[in-house]
Amino acid sequence: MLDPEKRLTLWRQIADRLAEEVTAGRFGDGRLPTEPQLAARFGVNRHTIRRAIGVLADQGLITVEQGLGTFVARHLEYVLGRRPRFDADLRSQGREPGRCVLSVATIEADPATARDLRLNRSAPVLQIEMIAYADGVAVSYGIHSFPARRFAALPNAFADTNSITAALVRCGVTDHTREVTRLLTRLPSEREARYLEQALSRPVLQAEAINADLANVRIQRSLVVFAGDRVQFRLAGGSTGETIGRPGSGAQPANRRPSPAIIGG
Amino acid sequence: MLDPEKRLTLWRQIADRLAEEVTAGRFGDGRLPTEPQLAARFGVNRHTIRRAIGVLADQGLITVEQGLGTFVARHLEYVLGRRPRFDADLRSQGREPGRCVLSVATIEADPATARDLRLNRSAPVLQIEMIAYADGVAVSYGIHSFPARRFAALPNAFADTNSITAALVRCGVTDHTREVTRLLTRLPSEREARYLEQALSRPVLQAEAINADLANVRIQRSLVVFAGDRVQFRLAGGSTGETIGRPGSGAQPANRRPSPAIIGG
DNA sequence: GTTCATTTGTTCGTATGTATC
DNA sequence: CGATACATACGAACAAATGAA
Repeated sequence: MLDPEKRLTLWRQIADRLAEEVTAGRFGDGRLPTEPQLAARFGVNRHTIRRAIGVLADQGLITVEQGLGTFVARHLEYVLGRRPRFDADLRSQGREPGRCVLSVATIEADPATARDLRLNRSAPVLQIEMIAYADGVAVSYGIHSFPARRFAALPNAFADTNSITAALVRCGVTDHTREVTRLLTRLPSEREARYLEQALSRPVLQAEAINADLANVRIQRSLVVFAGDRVQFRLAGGSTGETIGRPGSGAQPANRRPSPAIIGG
Repeated sequence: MLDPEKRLTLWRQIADRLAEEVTAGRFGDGRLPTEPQLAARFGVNRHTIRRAIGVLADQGLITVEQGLGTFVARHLEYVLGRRPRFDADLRSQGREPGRCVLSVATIEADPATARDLRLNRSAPVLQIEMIAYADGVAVSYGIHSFPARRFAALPNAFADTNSITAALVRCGVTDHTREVTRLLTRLPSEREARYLEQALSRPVLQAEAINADLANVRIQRSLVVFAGDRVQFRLAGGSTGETIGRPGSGAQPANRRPSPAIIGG
């Protein structure tokens, strides 16, 4: 099974082989064999398996959970195109989106929001704070800001539809596009980690996005942090929307987390 | 200086004020006053300052380093457009790009590379491993793979020009575009942390990119990890290449790191 | 290597205002 | 009205990290 001529180290060969199998969709339930099982299968010591597994875990292809097992990393993949369509992305991956609205309030614009939305300082801003879920697992926590004067009807529309996109449509914004997005990574604050149900030591992806209506007027500023262990982004370069990479197979370590109070879903 | 009518809490007012000053380019040397100094300036307790600073650090606007001080976060901003132009991005931000080539080798394709470049298994692949610097500070470590048969002349061209883009031009690829990119965050491996001269506990941004030539033939697969504390990405949405956000002022905690052996620069 | 000054990080304690029951 | 809980703000002291002498 392994190349005996040793042109490659054993752990490298095993890592390649496992990576192949993971991306090919073997381990359909999302669970890899235990380390002793793999050691037996490849006829090597468990240390060798651990080295191979370590490489793949580093690459983000699999995740290892002490006491539980090794699992195919099933990152949600958000496509960053011209339009923000997170719910559609989720559904296309067979996940059920949900959200939990933490607050809806009209406040004075903070300086950054005023600048990004091109408002006067202290102009009123409608602010929606919410957590997004996929299959009951938290994936993002974000604050979405809108010019309150223009979108006075948005709170009610949002309460009805429970969707920002749908609520915007009700307010006359039939379409909106991504104006600019900044992406960075950092460690979460205590509050963010709590909302995302993740460890403080695990990184988050922060996206700061500005959306505009068809007339190129800025209507939304979003500051969203995504759970780094559960989300990745894909940027389509050309016109082809080809899917590459992880097949998003079976089930994760299972839903150990108690489903929080999810409003929509 | 602060609003006495207390419509907002002190720490919120101070956070807003500091954010404004940071984005306005005050603190031109990139260093904020010490916490006691700020406490004296605003006439509040150091705790109140710390709370305000904590908010801004959470937002990624500033970075706090124990024993050193508080600094304006000066992320390198890479624009993710149709063409990968990292060096040009760097120069436009007044940074001097450099690189350190760790290895240039022709090897058998690993499964992921073969798939992404649409090669047969075990087809020869030219692999360049290198670290990129900006002003002598490591910002990324990456492995770049090319079909070896087509790009037999690339190693020499790369040795001459020390630039992948320039070397590709010499090989007849006058232009190339980003086909697809996947972005995710994770913690670095021990080796990556060493190359990037960063702590193991600080996250990295991983970009997996596939580039194609003008005939849409895939010619390059890159797996690059960026130092999360020093890099962020910007996605231009529309046609306007407007610059928003941090002004990228003065100097970071200073170049504490000894400049490693940098080849080009 | 040791010492020292500087700076942030942490943990006590205390007091006050505000919302809720 | 009181009782309780919570966020805000201040004061003091010590711990930990860093850089330089």
